Amino acid sequence: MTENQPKKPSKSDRTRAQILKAARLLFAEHGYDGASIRDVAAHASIDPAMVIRYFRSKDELFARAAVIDLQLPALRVLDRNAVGETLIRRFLEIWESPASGPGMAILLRSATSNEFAAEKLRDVFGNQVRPVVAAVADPADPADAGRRAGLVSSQLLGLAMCRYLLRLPPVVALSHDEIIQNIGPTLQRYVVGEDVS
Amino acid sequence: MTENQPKKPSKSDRTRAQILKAARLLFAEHGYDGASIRDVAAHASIDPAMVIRYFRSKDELFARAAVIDLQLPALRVLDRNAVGETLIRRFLEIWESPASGPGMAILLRSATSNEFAAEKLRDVFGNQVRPVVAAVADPADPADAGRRAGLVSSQLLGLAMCRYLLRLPPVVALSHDEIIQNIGPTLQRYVVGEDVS
DNA sequence: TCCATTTGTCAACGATCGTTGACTTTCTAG
DNA sequence: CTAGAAAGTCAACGATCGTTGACAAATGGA
Repeated sequence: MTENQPKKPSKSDRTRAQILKAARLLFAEHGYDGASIRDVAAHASIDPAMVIRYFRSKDELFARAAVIDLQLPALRVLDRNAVGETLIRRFLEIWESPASGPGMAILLRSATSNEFAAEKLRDVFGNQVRPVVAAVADPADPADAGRRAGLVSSQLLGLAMCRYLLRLPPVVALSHDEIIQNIGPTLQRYVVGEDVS
Repeated sequence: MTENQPKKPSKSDRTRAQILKAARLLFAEHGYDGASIRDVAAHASIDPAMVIRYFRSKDELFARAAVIDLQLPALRVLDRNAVGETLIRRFLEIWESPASGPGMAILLRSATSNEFAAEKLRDVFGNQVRPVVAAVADPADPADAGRRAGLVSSQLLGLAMCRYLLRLPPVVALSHDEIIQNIGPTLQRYVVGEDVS
């Protein structure tokens, strides 16, 4: 087995990173179809052919750009009465902290017309959102956990759509506190509220 | 002034309607970019040139296909305690009754990558959702009505995204009753609940 | 220094798209 | 019946796109 390359900030790695950065920016802003490889190349000050060289195709470039780890906090059963607020606070970090990157915007922007993005988004739900919700929901009823996680996702994806993609004026105008105080209780009820059959 | 044409199901009107029907179907399923004029023409068993002849361009065809009237019930102050249920029931009709057509799907599918669709969706919010919510909210505070309508839209658009476009399995699996019993109270609180500054 | 590998440039390909104009067929009014 | 308008067909245009291959420049280890 060969070395993994512990040290190698070689020339190629830098341009590779430049391309990926430009791709993430443009995919997040214009979606899969709206961002052409030529646009990405121009933004990275490179030839379009290089984009294909480093990533084998536009699809693979998008797949690389769409990697995302929500890093949702592990909801402990202890703070059952604060899960709503905890979730909505993390949501705001993911979407508005520059450190988090535009990962979710990339997926959400393209999920309506690109099946790969849609599938990836369903994966994020199943592997990152659902387990976290399930940890505080009824452990004896896995279907219930899925339902609760689905409700949570419907509210959070809707808020993201209205605030960051559609830019609905009254939703953009909401302050962080207003969002927390309004959406938090909704999520709280979805996760731990006593609901229906 | 000439007659308006009270009777004229002429040949052209029929093909014109066929084209529009095919366009609405394909735009709703694949979005603005994903549905080509050639696809629409094939679905209408017609030549692509005819699509341009009847509608002047793809943009105008989309504009014609994206016309929508939500026909939201006028919320009277009387039934203040049922606005949530009323709204979510109408939501289900709009999205699942064949009579309503795929109007909202057309807009939502393209709104993330097509500025016209996004603007049109903001129009629907401002002219159809917001006034209805404002009718039962505090009439002395128009900004408050906008905020409440925005919250309502975030939940409803998110539900539509998850259930009809993204097709998130647990959200697709929800029965009408489950949706009404879970989303209804959320909308109720957004519209008439005592909230924050 | 020399040479092989890497990195980058350039022009072009085939495909798809919206759109156009010339042409033919079909329908209908006088 | 016939002329003219309406409806429909066909081939092609220019543009954009993802992708490719041939070629030039730069780099770095021997």
